[in-house]
Amino acid sequence: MNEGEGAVPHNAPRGAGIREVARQAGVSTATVSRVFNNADSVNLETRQRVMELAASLNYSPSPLGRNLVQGRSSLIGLLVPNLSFPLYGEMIRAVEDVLSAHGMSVLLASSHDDAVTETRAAHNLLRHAVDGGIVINSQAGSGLPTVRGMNWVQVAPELPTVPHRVELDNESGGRLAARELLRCGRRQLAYVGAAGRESADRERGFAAELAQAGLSYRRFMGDYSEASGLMAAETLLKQDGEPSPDGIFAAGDLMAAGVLRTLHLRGLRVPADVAVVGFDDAVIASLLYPRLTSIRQPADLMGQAAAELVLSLLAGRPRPPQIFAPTLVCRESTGPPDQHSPALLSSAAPSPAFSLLEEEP
Amino acid sequence: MNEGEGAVPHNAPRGAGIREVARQAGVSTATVSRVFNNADSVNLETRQRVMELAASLNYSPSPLGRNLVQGRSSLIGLLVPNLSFPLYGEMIRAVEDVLSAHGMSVLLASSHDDAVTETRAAHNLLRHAVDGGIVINSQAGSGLPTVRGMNWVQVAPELPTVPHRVELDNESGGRLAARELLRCGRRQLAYVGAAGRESADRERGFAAELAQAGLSYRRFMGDYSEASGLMAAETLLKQDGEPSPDGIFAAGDLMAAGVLRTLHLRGLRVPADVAVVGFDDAVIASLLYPRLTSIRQPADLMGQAAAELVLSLLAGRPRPPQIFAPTLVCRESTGPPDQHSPALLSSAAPSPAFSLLEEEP
DNA sequence: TTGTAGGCGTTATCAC
DNA sequence: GTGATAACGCCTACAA
Repeated sequence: MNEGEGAVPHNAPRGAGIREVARQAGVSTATVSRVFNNADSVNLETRQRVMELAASLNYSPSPLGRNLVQGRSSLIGLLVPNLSFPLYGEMIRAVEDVLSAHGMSVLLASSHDDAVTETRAAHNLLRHAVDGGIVINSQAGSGLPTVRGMNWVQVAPELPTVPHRVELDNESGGRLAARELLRCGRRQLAYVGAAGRESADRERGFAAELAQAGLSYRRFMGDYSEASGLMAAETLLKQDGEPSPDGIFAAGDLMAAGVLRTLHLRGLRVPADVAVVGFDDAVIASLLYPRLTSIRQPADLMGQAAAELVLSLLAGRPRPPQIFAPTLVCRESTGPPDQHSPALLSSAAPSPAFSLLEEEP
Repeated sequence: MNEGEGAVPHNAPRGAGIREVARQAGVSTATVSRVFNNADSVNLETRQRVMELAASLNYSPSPLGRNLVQGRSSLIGLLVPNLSFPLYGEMIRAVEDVLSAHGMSVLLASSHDDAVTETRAAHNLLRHAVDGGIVINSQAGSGLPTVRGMNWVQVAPELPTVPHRVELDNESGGRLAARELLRCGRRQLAYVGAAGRESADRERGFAAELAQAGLSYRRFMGDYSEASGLMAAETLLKQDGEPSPDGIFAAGDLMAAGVLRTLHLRGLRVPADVAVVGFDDAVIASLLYPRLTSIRQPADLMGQAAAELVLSLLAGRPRPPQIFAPTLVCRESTGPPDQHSPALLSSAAPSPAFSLLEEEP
């Protein structure tokens, strides 16, 4: 954090400024400025002369001076917990698309999933006089630093004190998962979740839908990692006295990947013996074997909405929080059970058979 | 691209400035400035008074004014082809880490794999007076726009006119892949590549190593997508008269995923019948089934190096291009062949058996 | 339509 | 150690 380091040589030759252009064009700096801003209010001839001269001098207005006098930077801060998490990548992409299409640029920062770092990063964004900010899954929630009416938009579940928000209806995602498993005729269900509000919401929907069908379910709490998914399936299959699950809903695709792997290793077929539903529909979902049925979180649309919301706020037009509905993306990991070999295998007797789920195209 | 939109209300009340602090503290603005910069050269007592006042007025120096007078912005532009490509995510993360640790911020832009968009994005970065820029796999190569000695660092294979560069030794990656397959006793090899310089380099290394062992190989050209990997394996297995391959090197993990899937569907076991090596070692590699052996591209180190290089340039200390060596990450998709059932199955007779590669922990 | 002049918030160069 | 003061590059009333 040794800012600057005295490293930057600020003796770099500055290019031609507005004054030089004005002088050579025989006009005032004001006129040059107008040419680049209110192009209308200036004589066509003068304007062309200025433009040509500017081009030949390779001049364009410095954003630094402009920022200073206007008090804004055309910069939007984007604060992300983890830059290498694929779902965030999709959001970042959508945010950048929308903002750059509106002449704004994205100042990127990462919180490394850490509240202290997040605060520091937020301050850093403010230092650069961002006109607004988007923060994904904030740790601080309403505690984000702010100045002179700074506009923060959050992509996160509801928090009482955060007015500007884009969120996913996690509960209805849980419902979709339950319905899909029920549709496939599964009755022995299990939920693989994790700590935190999102998983809780997903589970609530899942449970509600099952209750409506008069069913209960077993649960295992992991941490969104593949390893915890491995362990989850391991544990669920091992429980003596209980019937082995024939349908598993994992609150994240990575955990679902772990579940699938354990099932393979146990010799259970998917979906013949056990159906699996993931959550997020990240890129990996369709690469798993079998291709994973997942509840899609429309990260692109959410990023887009967040960007549009922040632009709205800048324009002084607040919008109500926007809630996105997840959708079911049906792939190979769900389907009808195999009637001839019900999922009652002992976990001690792995079968080498693995079902082929696709014929060649 | 309707810049600004007249949307931003620039009537926002500006916070207390350096003058107000100076006035209330009974000192000059110069002293206040010194307090925040050369903290040493100011009387301890005065300094404390200023600090307290600044705190109570919630004052901190405006980067805008500072930027203007110093002619730099503490911003580094980062231009990426595709923000949702996982490997780039790792690089972006590394770049942000290094730069933020040095008090610089990251201005992010995407080229959408398009040369025109890239140029526009690069200009946009220049508009914001970035002190330097990093561009990953540039389309334009040396054609990047530049002003007043702007420093661009490229993460890309060698291009004659790009002086500041971080790159991967793709050829040696190809060698590693070949060696691993040879080590596993494979003799019927195939290369699945794609258009472009990177694939060509990887293939060159692969071919060289095989030639040294007196072997030739077959090849298929895809496009880095999973679909093209599917088709590659399909094609390679179908070639009549030729022995079926027992070792496949795919120039990208996604293509390797496609290869694996086709092998599954054909009833071929991995690695018993066919060994597979991918490239990049992206996150998905270890999620595939079986877990994919891959040539690791150290995206984190490369991002870090690019960031450090741009900082060096800013400090007036150029560095020679840095070349990174890929490494072999050995997982389950390579190993000894199964002696009892050599890989000579007809592609028309898929077997339902799928080898279990892991015992439970 | 154009020019004049003041100021945005800061740092840097002098003196003292 | 501190204080005037002059930039930095630009925008924008206001006046012409």
